[in-house]
Amino acid sequence: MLDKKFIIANADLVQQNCEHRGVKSDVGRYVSLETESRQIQQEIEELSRQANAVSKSIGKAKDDAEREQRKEEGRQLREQKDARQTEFDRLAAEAGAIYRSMPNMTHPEAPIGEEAHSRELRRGEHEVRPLGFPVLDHVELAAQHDLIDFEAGARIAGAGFYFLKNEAVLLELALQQYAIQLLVGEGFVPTITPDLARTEILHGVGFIPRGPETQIYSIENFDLNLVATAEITLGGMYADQVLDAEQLPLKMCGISHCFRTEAGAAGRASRGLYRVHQFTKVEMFAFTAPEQSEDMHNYFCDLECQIFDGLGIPYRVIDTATGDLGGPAYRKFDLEAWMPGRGESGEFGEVTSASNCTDYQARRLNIRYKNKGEKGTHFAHTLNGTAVAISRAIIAILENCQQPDGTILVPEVLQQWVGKDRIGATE
RNA sequence: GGACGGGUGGCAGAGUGGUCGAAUGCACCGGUCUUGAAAACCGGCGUGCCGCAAGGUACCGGGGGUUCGAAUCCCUCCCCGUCCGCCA
Repeated sequence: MLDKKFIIANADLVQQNCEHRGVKSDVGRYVSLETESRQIQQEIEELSRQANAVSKSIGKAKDDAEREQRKEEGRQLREQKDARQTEFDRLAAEAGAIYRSMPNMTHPEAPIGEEAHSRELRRGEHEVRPLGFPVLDHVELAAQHDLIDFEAGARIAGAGFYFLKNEAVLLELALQQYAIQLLVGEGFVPTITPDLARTEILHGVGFIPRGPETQIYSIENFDLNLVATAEITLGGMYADQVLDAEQLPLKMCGISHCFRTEAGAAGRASRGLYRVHQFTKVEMFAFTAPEQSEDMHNYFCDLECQIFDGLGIPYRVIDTATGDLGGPAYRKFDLEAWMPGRGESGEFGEVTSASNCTDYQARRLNIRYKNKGEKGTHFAHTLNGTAVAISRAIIAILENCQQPDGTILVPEVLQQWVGKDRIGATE
């Protein structure tokens, strides 16, 4: 949510921002509805004031006749108030719909335009270079080494589900360890979060369950949804809380399973593990004061780079264009890892995403902070970033670390947890 | 899943139809005292919205209802505690 005062004072800016982001929002209509409803709000408050005064006087009335007369007076005032309230509710509902459709404002340096305008910021420390032998993709590699059973997954739960097997399991656990150890060392509070969350929390974070084209699985007969990311649970963790300014910035990380329907994604490049209905992810999340969020955003991006540099995987960092930003994001950096088996002769594929949501999520979730000895509260800023999305990291590892003899080298940083340095070596 | 008891300000905890946005204690902020600190004492101290301000209005887990008037009564949902049942 944007600040209502800000919208009214900067309607043109907000309208322009909506256009840059490809969101149809009638900001002018919103401003006039808001102005009108505030007028009515004033009337309602005045009627309430009068009615309250009448009610108070009844307790002190000297006889029954006066009491009855006062009661009637009170009834009439409340009726008038209810009528104005109905009108107010009508305007507020229309204003609210427009209000909720408005995306966050955008960082001035974010590239403007559709997805194609997204800008490459930099590359990782490992260069993309030809492997120099016929390359297999992760599906073929997994089949060769019996690492993933897509058929069994489909039998159990449908297309898009899979069993990880053998070293793929060890890789998943190793990636979790690797990421969590690194983040704990950086002062993040580690968590394992619920995999389900209430609808209210999803809304606060910016997800819309149970709608058409929703990405969210919902549980029948319960107000519960399978989370699409631990961003939902970590953001919800401090919903309705007032934090002390000294606690900020507060850095959390969480392991969760992620469930996505991938509605509307049929036909897009999504072979194998790339676009699946369930995967595990280690997510970073931070609550900061406003002046800290930009640094935190860069820090998240640096950590993501550190993680993929450590794995020895080439990648590029993308500054996402306005047209491709989700509603809550003020700016978003994605890491795209090189996947040699993707497409004709290798392609970059998104593996992480770090967003600065400024106070947009915090307004919805009602997460505030308070300066010691100061009156009032302020909305915190929230940020989220992928540490490791396991399924896509596995794609990148299998495809980048494959060897001419068909074996796969385990990245050195993971070897202590995988327990071997190579997959497929004949012992 | 069943029975009972609860959900009130940052925390603890009173309040069962009007004078209650709400006692009291702790915490916190300011002051007096002190060489300094502690203690003691005095004063202040919830959040949102409207307003330059005075002030007004809304909020006692969420939603709905009764009433001139609800923290207080009724319905409903959620959550917490205790005991029982079931269970990895």
